[in-house]
Formats: sequence, C-alpha cells, structure tokens
Amino acid sequence: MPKKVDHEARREEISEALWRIASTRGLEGASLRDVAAEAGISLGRLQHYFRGKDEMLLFALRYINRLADQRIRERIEALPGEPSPRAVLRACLSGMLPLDDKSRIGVLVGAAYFARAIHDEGLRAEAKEGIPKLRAFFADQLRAAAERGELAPDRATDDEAMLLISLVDGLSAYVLLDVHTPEQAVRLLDLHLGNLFGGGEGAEVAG
Amino acid sequence: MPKKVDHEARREEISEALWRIASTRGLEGASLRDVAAEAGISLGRLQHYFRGKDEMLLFALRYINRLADQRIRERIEALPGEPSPRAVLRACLSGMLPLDDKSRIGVLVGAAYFARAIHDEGLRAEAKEGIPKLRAFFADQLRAAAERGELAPDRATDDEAMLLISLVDGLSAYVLLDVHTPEQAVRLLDLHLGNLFGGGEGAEVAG
DNA sequence: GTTATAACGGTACAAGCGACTTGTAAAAGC
DNA sequence: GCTTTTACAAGTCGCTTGTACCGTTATAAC
Repeated sequence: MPKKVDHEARREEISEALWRIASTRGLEGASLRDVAAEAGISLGRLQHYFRGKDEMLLFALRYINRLADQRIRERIEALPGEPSPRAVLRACLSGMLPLDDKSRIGVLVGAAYFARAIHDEGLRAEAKEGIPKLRAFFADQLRAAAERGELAPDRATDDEAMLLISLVDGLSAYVLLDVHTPEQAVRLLDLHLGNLFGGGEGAEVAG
Repeated sequence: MPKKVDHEARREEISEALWRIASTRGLEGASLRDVAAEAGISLGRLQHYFRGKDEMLLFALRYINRLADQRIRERIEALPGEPSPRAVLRACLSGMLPLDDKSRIGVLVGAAYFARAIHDEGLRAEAKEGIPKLRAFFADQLRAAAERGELAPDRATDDEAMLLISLVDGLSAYVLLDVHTPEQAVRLLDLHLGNLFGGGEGAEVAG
C-alpha cells in the first residue's frame, strides 16, 4: 500500500477552502471544481476524500460548528477572575456576532447553510442540533444571575435565553447586509443586556 | 399590433410562480424553465416579459415586498378603535413573522433572497432599502408610547426600534428552521414587548 | 521482486443552465 | 387589405455542473 494519508486532515483542508469560497461567493457558487482549485488540488483528489458534494457540505458544516463552539468556549475561559453570568453571556453572544474576519466567515458560511437548510432536511437537523444546548446554557447563566440578585427573579429564564439567541441571529444577519456595522450590533446587544439585567453596569466588560 | 397585454400583470403572475418554487425548493433551485413550467407558460414567453433572470428576481422581490408592506398596513388599519402604539407595534411585528401560509411564503422567499443579497450588491441595496423607514416608524411609535406614559421615557427609542426588527428577523429564521413553532415565536415576541413596555397588559390584543 | 492497493490526475459524459435566435400567428393601424 | 408590430413557441448555443470512470504512480506487505 502507498503512504497512509490523514483523511480527516485532508477533509478539513478542503472544508476550509470551501468556507473561503462560501464566504465570498456563497454556497451555491461553490462547485467541486472551484473548491478543488481553491484548495490547490485536483478534482479527482477532492473526489477521493468526499463521495459527493453533499458529503462535503455536511462535513464542512460540522467542522465549522465545532470550531465556533471551541472559539466561544475559549472566550469564556479567557474572562478575567470569576466572571459574572452577565459577562459570560456577553462573551458568548458577542462571540456569535460577525465582529472579526474569523467570526465573519463563520457567520457568512452559516448563513449560506441556513438558506439551504430550510429546504434540506439533513442540513436542517444539523443546524438545529446545537440550539437546545446553547439555550440551556444561557438559561443556566440567567438563573445564576437571578440567584446572585443581578437579575429580576421573575424573568422567564428559558424564554429570555431563546430571545437572546434569536436577537443575535437577527443582528448578525443585518451586519452581513451592511445595515449595521459590527460596532452598532454590539451596542444593540449591550442595550438589550442592559434592559435585561438593568442599568449600564457590566457593560465595561471587554468584547 | 396584436392584442395589448398587461405586462405588469403577466410579470406578477410569473413572480408568483417564482415564489411558489422559491418557497419550496429555494431560489437557487428555480431555473427559468422551472418558473415557466410552474407558471404554465413556455420559456420563450417568460423571456418575453423578462430580459434575463436577474431582472425577474429583482421584480419578484420588489413585488413581494410591496405586498408584505400592504398586508401589514391593512393589519394596522384593522385594529379596533384608537389603537395604542404598543398594539400597532405588535400588529406590525407579528405580521412580519411567518404565522400563516401567506406570510410564511413571504418570509421563505425573503430568506432565499437574503442568502443571495449577501453576495449581490444590487439585491443587498434592495433588501436594505426598507429598513430605515421601518425603523423610523417603530421609533415614532415608541416615542408616542413614551409620551403617553406607557413606556419608560429614558428608553433609546431608535435603538429599541432596531432591536425589535432584528429580533423579529431572528425569530422568523428559527420558525423556518422548525426550531420554534409560530406560536412560540409570538410568545417570545410578546415577552420582549412585555419587557419593553412593562407588565403583561396589552398582550390581549389579537394577532 | 512481485503484488496489491491507496492516492491521485485527467477526462469523458449526460444533464441542466441562461441567453439568444428564429419562425409564426394574429391583431391593430393605415 | 396590406403592413407593421406584438406575443408567443421552439430550438440552438456555449457553458457549467456533479458524477463516473479511467490510467498512472508510489509504497507497504509478503
């Protein structure tokens, strides 16, 4: 047999090439040939690592979700001292916004997948997968905040969590459309958090 | 000359066929041939009314936006008596959610266009166009509410208006992905409005 | 050294795409 | 009634797409 190649690593390289195309031209404009060219490989090689286009798309989606998850986890752990629930939430939510090149590409690719997921059962299941966990995590933070007296105790934490997720998605969409600048999106997010937790204190946490 | 045909009406018929396809298979899966078949006409005839695909897409987008605008205007006028700013806002916002078949198709088509608008300057300009006016209208309602003492006077009305728009867009996306049912989306919207205006009073307005 | 096989590069192919051209029928204008 | 113009249907064009299928190389196993 010839040299053993790390298939997973190859697939990740190809996925990154796909992201680069999807974030500039959209998913629908990413043909197998384009992706192969962007990755600097032949079409034949790409086909060696992915049976078909769908398999490639699904792998790339799972991979980018995994990276985004990890990125946000690191943001939380990077918070100084014993961060308040509010600080944790702000770090998460602003990490979901397209603020820098990395996260912008992530959101861009996510938007491209979103459009396809609406009509594709497989992708839709994949897109929905992470929401409940995220929602539960946010709700936990809100409950912790309520216990510490930083949040009105009569707030419906589970619903407020979902509201936060929906809001960030809406804000992200408008940043992609250049309706907001990234800074405005953060400002609006902070406004909502201010309404939720009360007052402006807490907004000085770095983003 | 032969019988005079109402070009505008023909274009609207074709647009409606396009929506039907876009709402089930997505915009990218809507070829000129498919649209023509859905409209029950030949490809040649479709091309007689639209120079190219881009022109068709743009017309259909403007048309559906016009209809949505009109639909929401009617919702406001249908409100009983002298409606409160809160009731007006709720009618608008819930009208933007995909609650019935009509609005669902509208949002579905809007989502398809959104994905394309990210990478298409012309469509992006079209998608952005209505936002400032909507935002100003919402801000006016919020100011009116503040004057009537139904809203805390220190609220940043312009930002709160944008927050409402972003939230509804996020909620709509999650309804399309079957993360929320339409009912849950309305519940979350009402929760936000309750937070904004205070208390639960006002939530009894029909949707 | 032979062989089996993973790892390719290259090409061929049918299908579908948007755009364009041509042909034809019919009705309004003169 | 002849002409002109509109309203179509049908076909063709060049191109791109995803997929399938070669052929070749290189290396690990025996």
